[in-house]
Amino acid sequence: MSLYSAPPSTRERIVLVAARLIQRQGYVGTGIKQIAGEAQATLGSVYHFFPGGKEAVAVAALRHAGKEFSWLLEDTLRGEDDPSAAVEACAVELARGLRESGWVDGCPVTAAALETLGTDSAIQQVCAEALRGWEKIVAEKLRACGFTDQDAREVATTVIGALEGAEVTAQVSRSEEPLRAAGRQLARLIGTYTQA
Amino acid sequence: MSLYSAPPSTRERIVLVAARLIQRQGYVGTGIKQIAGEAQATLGSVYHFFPGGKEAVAVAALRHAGKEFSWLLEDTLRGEDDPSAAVEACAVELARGLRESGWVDGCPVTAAALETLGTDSAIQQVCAEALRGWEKIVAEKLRACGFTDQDAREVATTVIGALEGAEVTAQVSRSEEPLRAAGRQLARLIGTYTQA
DNA sequence: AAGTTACTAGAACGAGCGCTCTATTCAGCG
DNA sequence: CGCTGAATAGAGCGCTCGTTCTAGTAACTT
Repeated sequence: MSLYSAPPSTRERIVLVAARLIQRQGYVGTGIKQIAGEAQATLGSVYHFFPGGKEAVAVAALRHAGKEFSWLLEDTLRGEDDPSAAVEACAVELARGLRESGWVDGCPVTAAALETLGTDSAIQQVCAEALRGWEKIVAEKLRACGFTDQDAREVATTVIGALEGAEVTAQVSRSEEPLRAAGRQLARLIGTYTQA
Repeated sequence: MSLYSAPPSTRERIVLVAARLIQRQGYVGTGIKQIAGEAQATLGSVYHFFPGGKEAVAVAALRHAGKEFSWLLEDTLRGEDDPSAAVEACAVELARGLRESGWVDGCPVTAAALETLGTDSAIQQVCAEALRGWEKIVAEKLRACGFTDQDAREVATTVIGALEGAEVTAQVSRSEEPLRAAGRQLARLIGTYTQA
């Protein structure tokens, strides 16, 4: 996280690798041994740093991924004054990242969240927290642009949901178009508030 | 499928159970033995009807689930003349189903699609087909309401994506609100086309 | 009635899972 | 130097996975 980044510690490597693998393969589809292998750590090290086992690793990984996405969101929203343009920029940014990863690196928490829905595991909670945080960031931006509290909240919920869904659609169809379309339409929707 | 429904055959039971389990637990998280058990079939029967193994079962199940959702979509859209009201009714309908299932029965293909993204398995293809089919249904409705071809397509893509994402958000937060909000905002968005 | 096909039934296999356990290495410190 | 605790290393446990295989049963054909 520091600009003058030291070589990541074993613990950090485990978290980073776990985040990427869960993002791509889901929670169930990712094995502890695979995480250890790709992080150049051994099984012993993983259980040393995360006595809680696989679930504890996943919680740390998802928390990290959630924060990372928050930063991306904040940076992109800060880059544009007009809220319509800002939200559309987010969609474009997501589309870029998706294409560059070969349509593999989508939303970091969706896959894990869906797999653990029935259970009331800690993973569920972390995913819910991440989603709430992202909504809050968008709502904050809208409020700063003159939206009422209620409008900001409802539109922010819609924006996060739409981006989430458009990203999945984009991944499945291997095309930027769903995200581009969502960006344009969300911009149009937000425009109906600012120009009214 | 018939109104005078005969007791479902073994093959039908396998497909129905597999569809529900994959919807709730994902592809990786659902075992062939679990499917056989809950469908009151034996392993031998499963492999008799689906020599292709687990993937073949999943393909059949996802195809069925995709069609079932298509019917729900068509019925709900047919129930309202105004396109805004029609799309909002879809969101309400999804919210109802979600709540009634204890926030467990979400989109039938999202989970499986996300898990198999890297691989170019047949499952991917079925999910992509389902999504395209749903978009087509929404686009058809919009075109029937006077939308141009291009507008209809772009808005339909956005609608399906937004509903998809809102459903995931609703599941994670165990609340109808994300879907309700998405429904209201999508209606507002569509209104900007019909009243222009 | 005999033969053939469609279906049911479940034991068994190798592989991989999450996790535990013991052994070893290594840095810091009195 | 010897002690100590953190970190590394990986063999092995019990279990479940998807799949295969061999039998047994039911139903239709001729």
